[in-house]
Amino acid sequence: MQRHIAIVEDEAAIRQNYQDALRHYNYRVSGYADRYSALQNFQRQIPDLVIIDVGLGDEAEGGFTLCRELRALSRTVPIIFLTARDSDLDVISGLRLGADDYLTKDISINHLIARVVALFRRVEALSSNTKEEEWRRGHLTVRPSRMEVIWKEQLVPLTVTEFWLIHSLVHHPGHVRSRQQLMDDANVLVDGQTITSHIKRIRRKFQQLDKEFDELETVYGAGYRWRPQTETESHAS
Amino acid sequence: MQRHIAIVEDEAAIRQNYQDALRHYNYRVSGYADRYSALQNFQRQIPDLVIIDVGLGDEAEGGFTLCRELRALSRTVPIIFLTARDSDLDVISGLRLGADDYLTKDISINHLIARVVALFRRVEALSSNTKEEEWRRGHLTVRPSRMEVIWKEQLVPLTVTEFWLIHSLVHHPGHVRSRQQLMDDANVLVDGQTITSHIKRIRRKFQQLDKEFDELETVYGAGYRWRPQTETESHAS
DNA sequence: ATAAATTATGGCAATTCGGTGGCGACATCC
DNA sequence: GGATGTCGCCACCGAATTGCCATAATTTAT
Repeated sequence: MQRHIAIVEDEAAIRQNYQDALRHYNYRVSGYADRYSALQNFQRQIPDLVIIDVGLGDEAEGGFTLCRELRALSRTVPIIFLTARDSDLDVISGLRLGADDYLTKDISINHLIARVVALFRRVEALSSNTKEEEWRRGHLTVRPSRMEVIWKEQLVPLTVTEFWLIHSLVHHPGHVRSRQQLMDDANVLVDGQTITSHIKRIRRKFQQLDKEFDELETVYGAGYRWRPQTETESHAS
Repeated sequence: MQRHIAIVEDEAAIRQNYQDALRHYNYRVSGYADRYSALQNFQRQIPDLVIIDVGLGDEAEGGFTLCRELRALSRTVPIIFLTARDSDLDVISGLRLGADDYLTKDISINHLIARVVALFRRVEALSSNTKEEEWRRGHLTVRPSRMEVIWKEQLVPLTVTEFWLIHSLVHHPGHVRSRQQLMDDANVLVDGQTITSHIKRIRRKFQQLDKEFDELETVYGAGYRWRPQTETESHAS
């Protein structure tokens, strides 16, 4: 199913840039230069995701207004805010407008794509969590719909954020996930150090169950990786 | 069994949008642009669910008329009303047209699907009157057709809303249900705190019968889960 | 080998989240 | 009309979680 993304951004160059990039990833994209035309179209149809530039239009913070108007139309549609300056982030998150993510414009296109993909994956994961699914990777079992992680027959007592991090790592076994990717997947907006803290706590919980635990590898300078377990286990080790 | 849903909505774009979405979830969908063609077809065959736009046609509230006409044909077919404005909701619910749900058009497609699925589940639970069906999960027995819940041989005196919440939880044993999902399943439109209140009351009622009751688990930051008895076996090493 | 960069660790404080009791609105039943 | 039951929500509190800091340890570069 093709998803529909709306971008509300008055600078034509930037808007076009984002549109092209997202279309390239097979999203259906509508661009709007001002909040009036955007809102008009939203009233007909709510997109699957709305990306809003905070510094919209002449008004100081037209993006906020649009956000409120949009929220009146749909309480659930995911919203991503774009801001020119990093310093705006505090202000924005303080407003509790119910946006799902906040990005500064200086990030790369690839970054934006990553966030969008991650956001849709979360939405998908939540909406389809009725189906019983189970991933096995060696001694590890992940049950998404139950939010359970099992290591060698034992339930690992993870918190929600920890669960999403494991989820992300195990979903790409053997691949390095950067701190940024992990934050995207877990939908947390924090600095890299905090990811380190989470990894530490996750490791501790696994090691409390199993002293030998070492599947969660650090890749110096890059991120973390769930070590692919050789499927052909030797009989005796 | 594939269910048949009819959508009566004069705006082609919206109608098409909903049709596509519902078909994607494997429902058979018929779309009608006006109440005359809809009614004509209903006389031949009653669908399993009818979704009606209130602001139908030229008449101020053509949807209501259609609803009455449809009710004359079938007193039981579930009906979902769509309204453009949130403020209409009060008016509608005051009319007591016997519709089963009222949604504003701004909700996301995923939300609509969730409501439809939940509605069919409720209908299914109650229409199995003749079957005298019941589910057993450990010490719990649910009799959907009687809206009864039995814990260790004793009837738990639940209210209707409480019953549907238990129904939702027990229907997905071991799975985490978010507050939003619980609201959809119980067909209530409230804020998350209220779900917490219901859970409290449900727990109190169970605990009045059984001090040890602890099958209704909180998943911090995510929702609630009915802990299946069989899975709490010894994983001890 | 030394310096620089990156990550690990322990701990703390702030924040978020859920539990609880209670209140008022509303409907129903007598 | 009064009694009763249900329901949504609020305010408060305690507890779980989380972000981040200072410092130690490790890895990489020079």
